[in-house]
Amino acid sequence: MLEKSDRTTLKILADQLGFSVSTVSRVLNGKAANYRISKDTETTILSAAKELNFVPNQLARGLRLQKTLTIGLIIPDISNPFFSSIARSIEIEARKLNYSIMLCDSHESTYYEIDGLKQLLSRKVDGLIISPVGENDDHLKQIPENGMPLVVIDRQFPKLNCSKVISDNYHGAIEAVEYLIEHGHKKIACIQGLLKSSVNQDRVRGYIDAHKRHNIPIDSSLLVGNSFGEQNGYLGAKLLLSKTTRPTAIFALSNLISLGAMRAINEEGLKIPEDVSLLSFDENPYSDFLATPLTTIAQQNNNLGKMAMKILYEQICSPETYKPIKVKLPTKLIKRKSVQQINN
Amino acid sequence: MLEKSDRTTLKILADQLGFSVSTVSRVLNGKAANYRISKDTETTILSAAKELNFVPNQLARGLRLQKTLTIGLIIPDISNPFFSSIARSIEIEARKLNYSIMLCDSHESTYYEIDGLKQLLSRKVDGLIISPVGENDDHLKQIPENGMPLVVIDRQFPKLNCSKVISDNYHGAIEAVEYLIEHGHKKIACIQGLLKSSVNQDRVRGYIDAHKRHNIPIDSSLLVGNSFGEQNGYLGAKLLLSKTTRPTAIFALSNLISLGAMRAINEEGLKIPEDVSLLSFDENPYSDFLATPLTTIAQQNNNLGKMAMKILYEQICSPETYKPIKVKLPTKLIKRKSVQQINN
DNA sequence: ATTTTCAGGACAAACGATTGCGCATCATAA
DNA sequence: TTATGATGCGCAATCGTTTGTCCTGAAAAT
Repeated sequence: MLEKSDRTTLKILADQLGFSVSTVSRVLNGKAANYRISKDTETTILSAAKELNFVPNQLARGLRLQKTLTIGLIIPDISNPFFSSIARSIEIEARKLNYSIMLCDSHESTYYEIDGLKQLLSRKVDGLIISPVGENDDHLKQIPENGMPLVVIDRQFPKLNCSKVISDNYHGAIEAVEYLIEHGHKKIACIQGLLKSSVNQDRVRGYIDAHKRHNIPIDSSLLVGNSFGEQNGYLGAKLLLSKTTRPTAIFALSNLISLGAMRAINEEGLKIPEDVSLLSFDENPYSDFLATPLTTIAQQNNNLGKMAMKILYEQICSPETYKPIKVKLPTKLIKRKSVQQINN
Repeated sequence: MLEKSDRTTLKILADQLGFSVSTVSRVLNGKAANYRISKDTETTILSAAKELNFVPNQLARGLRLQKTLTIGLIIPDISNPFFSSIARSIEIEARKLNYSIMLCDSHESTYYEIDGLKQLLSRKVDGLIISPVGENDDHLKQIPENGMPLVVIDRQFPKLNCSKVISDNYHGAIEAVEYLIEHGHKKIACIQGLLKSSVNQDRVRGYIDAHKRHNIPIDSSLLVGNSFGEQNGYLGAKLLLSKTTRPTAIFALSNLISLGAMRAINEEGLKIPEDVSLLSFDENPYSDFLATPLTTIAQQNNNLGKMAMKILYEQICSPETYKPIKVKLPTKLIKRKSVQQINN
């Protein structure tokens, strides 16, 4: 009689069947034919493995094979819908490819990012998908240098030698601001996110270039903020709304920023879009249902995750021949009610 | 000269220093004193390890120590803000305790839940936090039976022999429905979630008991729906609103359900709360900013995650003496504008 | 001058899997 | 009868750590 247990190992299985560990291993890995193992033996082992609910120890397997079928994911804030939707699409794609995910939340802090990175490396993940905090990439450079497959998403560093999957933030911002300009706005404020991040820089560049294209002077006092969080949106909007001549429109560079801005606008007793127009980066499930349905620049969240995982997988499969690629996904302006046409 | 590499192992370190692997290992684990290793040797090894950027291989370590400092997390939908905020608080707490997290998204499907479970077990996680899909717990029973620490959150099974951290869904629902009743509502509809889940059953029980308490007959045609997703909210609301005598209030049993319901209400050209009141389980960052600020039953998401992780840790630390506990966190009614007082 | 004692560290097994070789056994051919 | 080749499977090393036990030389005790 076979003894059932959670801790069934190859050895236990082999002992109970009277075969050697190697034979059992070979059968279980579908290599019976290669090693001339008889059909009889094969079926015996296979059925016993099923009956005993044998599950190979992936630690041992990983140690021996030097691969873990695990990838590491580092993102700045899993509770942010933008990142959690990306995480989800990565998870789905990873599972299809038989990979599991180790998750680290960097809390928008490079310190935690570094710490998480260390954890993941010590656990010998086969590859990494990172949405970097974005201040600094010194700690990231060693990753490709050591041959560890890496795909960076959302935020990038120009000099980092790895694949990148990002949104076309520059053109997204251009489209957003031009839309505002077309609606007669000239005093367009921008509440920006983390200054050093590429996302922010690209969006701000779009903001500025759109002004230039239309020969609208830029009032640098209308460019405020320094973080993608809600607090910053709130503070930024407060600041903007307290100016003697208020901006007619606010361009919020993230979903959390616009949430904070809405709180401030509310508090000031102002109405969107009558008193101030609002246009925000990032589409949300609730954008349609807000007090004023929000006009947004939507990113392809699902595709961001899916492509990142696919690209990472390519690299894992053929590390030598692999060349880093960069994919830039277009954004889409979703028009709703938060931008008003104004007179000149 | 010491050679630097990403793949520094104990052996490499030992060879370069002229010590044995065991000595190096002991020093690095702070056991120098126990084995009478000289201060000199200790500092030499320590500084070399730092210089070579030695990071122990956690696979090997896990194999030897039979513990991985990793916990598995299975949740139904990481892109749902409710779960992603829980995931975040778990991550934070886990990191404090020096644990990493393997994430599985079950996509609200028991099939994927089982698959994820298998992956996590094969990777030898030290413990599991699961928010079960909730249809069935056959696959979960084996976990505590095999001595694997397990904490279940949000959704529970009465007969499952493990710790549980849940919200007080019953009283939450009671409070919600009584609030509606106090506002004069008698025709209160309820769009429910996954029928078999404990969360749903507790909330529905609260819904029913609140009616009984106030001697209000229950119209079973007002109890619709069968999933926590948005589609179900939309469909449920459509159905309810098409009735010849519409309900005056809708109690949505999840954030996604209320989102769907709002879409339906919108589509029907109705206003909240003038035409129909809406009260929803789950607080959201955007609840305040909706067309009609939403009255909600807030759960303690952060505490759910934090406590789950703490309890799991307790069990991991002392598996023998450990007794499963159940914590039930109170909910809180957050009053906004989506419930209207009506005349009788 | 022996025997103890202790500092300082090395050896080797073990964790659970994979895999290059090698070793029987048996039938067939020379 | 003896090579010759299939056939069918086991041995043992290996991945990188940890840890119980053992070894060596020198100082201290007798």
